[in-house]
Amino acid sequence: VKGVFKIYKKFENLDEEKKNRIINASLEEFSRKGYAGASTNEIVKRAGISKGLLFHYFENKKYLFKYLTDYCIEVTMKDFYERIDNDETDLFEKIKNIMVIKAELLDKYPAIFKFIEVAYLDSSPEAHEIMENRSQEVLNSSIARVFTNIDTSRFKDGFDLEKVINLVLWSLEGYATAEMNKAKLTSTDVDYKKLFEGVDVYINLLKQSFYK
Amino acid sequence: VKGVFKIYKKFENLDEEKKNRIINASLEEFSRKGYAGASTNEIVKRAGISKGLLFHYFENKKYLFKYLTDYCIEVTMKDFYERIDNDETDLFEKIKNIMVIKAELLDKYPAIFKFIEVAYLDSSPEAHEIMENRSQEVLNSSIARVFTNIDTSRFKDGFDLEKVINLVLWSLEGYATAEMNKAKLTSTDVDYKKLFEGVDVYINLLKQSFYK
Amino acid sequence: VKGVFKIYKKFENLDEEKKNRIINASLEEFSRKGYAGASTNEIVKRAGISKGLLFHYFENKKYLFKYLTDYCIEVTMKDFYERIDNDETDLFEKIKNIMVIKAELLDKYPAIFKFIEVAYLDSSPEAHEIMENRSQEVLNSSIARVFTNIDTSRFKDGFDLEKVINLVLWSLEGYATAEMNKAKLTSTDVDYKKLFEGVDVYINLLKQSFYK
Amino acid sequence: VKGVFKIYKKFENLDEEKKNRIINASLEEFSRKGYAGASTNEIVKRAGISKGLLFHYFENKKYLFKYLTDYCIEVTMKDFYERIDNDETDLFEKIKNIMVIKAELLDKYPAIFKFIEVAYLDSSPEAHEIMENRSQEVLNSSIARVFTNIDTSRFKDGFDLEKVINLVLWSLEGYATAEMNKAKLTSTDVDYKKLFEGVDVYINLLKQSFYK
DNA sequence: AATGAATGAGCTTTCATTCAT
DNA sequence: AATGAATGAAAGCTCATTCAT
Repeated sequence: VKGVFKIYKKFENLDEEKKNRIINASLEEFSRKGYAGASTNEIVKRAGISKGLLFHYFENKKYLFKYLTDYCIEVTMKDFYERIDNDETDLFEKIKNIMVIKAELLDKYPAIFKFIEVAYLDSSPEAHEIMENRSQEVLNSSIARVFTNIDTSRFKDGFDLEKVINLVLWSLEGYATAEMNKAKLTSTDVDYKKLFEGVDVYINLLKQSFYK
Repeated sequence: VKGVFKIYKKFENLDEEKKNRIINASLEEFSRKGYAGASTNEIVKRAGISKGLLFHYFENKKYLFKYLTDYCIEVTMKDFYERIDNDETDLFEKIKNIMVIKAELLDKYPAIFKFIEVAYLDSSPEAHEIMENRSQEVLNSSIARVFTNIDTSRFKDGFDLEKVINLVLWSLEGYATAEMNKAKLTSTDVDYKKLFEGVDVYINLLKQSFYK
Repeated sequence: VKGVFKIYKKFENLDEEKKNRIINASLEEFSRKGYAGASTNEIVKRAGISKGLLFHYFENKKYLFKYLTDYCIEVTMKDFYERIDNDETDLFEKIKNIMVIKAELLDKYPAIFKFIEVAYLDSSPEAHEIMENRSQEVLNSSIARVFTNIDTSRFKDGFDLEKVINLVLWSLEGYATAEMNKAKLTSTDVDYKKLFEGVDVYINLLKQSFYK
Repeated sequence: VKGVFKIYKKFENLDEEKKNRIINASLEEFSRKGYAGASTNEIVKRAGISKGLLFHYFENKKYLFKYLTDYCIEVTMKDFYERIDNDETDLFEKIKNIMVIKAELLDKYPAIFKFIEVAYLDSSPEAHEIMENRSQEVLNSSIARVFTNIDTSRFKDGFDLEKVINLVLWSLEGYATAEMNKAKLTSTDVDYKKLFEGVDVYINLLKQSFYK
């Protein structure tokens, strides 16, 4: 319990079980209906608490949303950085490492990931205001921290390395997104094994082009 | 005015000026607040029409949203296909052609593009139901229609061409998105000239790798 | 076309087919939803005419309701008096005669009867205002006209004849209502044959008591 | 407060004064305008409560109507059965007893009786659905419970007693209804003394016919 | 005569939030 | 801390009626 959460002291002091009931009920409702569509009535019903209590803890809907945002980023980021292999120097292995971690987190915290996605894309002014800086800040810091340590000697000479790395990143992100969309469309769960097999084909293509 | 719009006969027969007032007011309100947050009250106020009239035309909020979706896709698609250069056989030129068109359309119809984005990402059940099939249908048909005609003889032999094209597409999309985000963050208008200059660097990189 | 209908000149001059379409649509809607619940929108839709036209003919909802009331009473009353056997002098035969006619009319004009019932029982102020005097006026005149001519010599002496006739009337009305309710409850159509067979038992009981 | 009312717990726990204000305001509005015509706006205004509160208690208009129906039947039935003389074995005295009680109840709860009548006769689908079974169920149980205990030895032999009782019931009901209508027409309050004097004439007529 | 677009008051209902207990 | 009754603004939508054509 630190930093960002000071305003929510009352809530943070609750026993874990109740906290989780409230968090999960809120995540689900916001995820399903977006910021404006979400009903605090539904949340308290699902969480099994009284109307007044929710506002006792969070003051209003917007702050509840803000709390959830902070909470979700905190949880996922912490887990993410703990798992990342800082000694990996091969660009492609690093990216694969990240993809695997992302997939595992998505499996471990599906509700949280869904909420982050919804919150990030929500177009209500309140959600916008809250997400504005957070997302970019997080993204930037992470990319920077992650892509230090890359062994540049493996690349063919004469390339602008930053640009090559960008290309590789965009390509593999494109691959992941395309596969995710395919899964969404057929409403099947994402098959991570296949996902990683598929990515190797593209990685080989890219290696052929950019590695010595 | 055809096909999809038959259900909205009453509205389609209006004079352009009034139609546009209503469409613009609606697009803006939905874009700013999302489906659930948007207020039909606000829309009629901004459009300068009576409350009853909006429902006379569209029956309910959901159908209004559906109309706007259809309208926006219709307008942009039509314009898009009229501008596309069907004789272009070079993959990179084709993609650049598409990027230019997209940029021009974005400039010409900012409200429409904003709405499409918001509609596509909205998490309210009603918006989801409406967008479900539309988006994918559009996407698929367009990609198929656009990437016929590519001269494959220019590529180095031994590559799986479909995969190479995917890589190129994902890369350049990644570039465009990154630049857009940068612009959004600094709240400056997108400078298309710089955008296209920038892309050439990446195109050259890719050509070096995949062209003979 | 006479008397009561002068105000509705415009409507009365219509061709029968269209008039009937409008009347039937209106009767059905009012019957199903009552005065307040009935929707002029539904009526014009069902009648296949424009919104404006209905108000062109009837000025407003209340006057339409009034027209229908007048129309229904006119139609049924006329038919009723044409069929009644003025030469019948036996009280019980007369009442049976009336019951038969009522049953036939109910069969011939089910929509009209339903409307009269609904209109009579409706509790909205507008319906009340319209029905107030009409119903009682009709009832009184009819009873008076119908029960002239009765051969009083058949009754046992010493009875107050008016009171005996009342008793007989109330009894048989009670029987009819009870049977109707039974039919309504089991949702079967009224079986008139059985109805008239059943009434004879009661008539015999009453004859035993009051006839010489 | 039992059985039927469990769904309306929130409302039932109110202090009597407020409960009555809401019940009376509702009864009056529904009685005057019928189900469809009644305005929840009007009700809350008259009851002196906020708009939201009514729906907090009753969820929607239909359930409010249902509550009132249950409430009215409960109140009148309870009072009715408490007053009825179960030791009376003479048919005519029993009927007179019932008429007296009905008249007293009508005097004691005029609004409730008016509402029951209006609810029973209302032609809106919602009211129908609610009243459908209730009314018959009540009616049946009451008649059965009331007409046990009748001393049948007083009747002339050779009569079908069930039918005779029906005749008597229908007759006296007819009398009561006729007198009520007269009162309604002249808009005077019902004069119960006169009502009961009048009925004796008819009772004597019937006794002469059916008693030994 | 006939249309149906247009109105705006009114409808029932839901909402986030407050507050006495 | 915890409740849930209470609020009233705002929501989406329907209504009878008017009026230019």
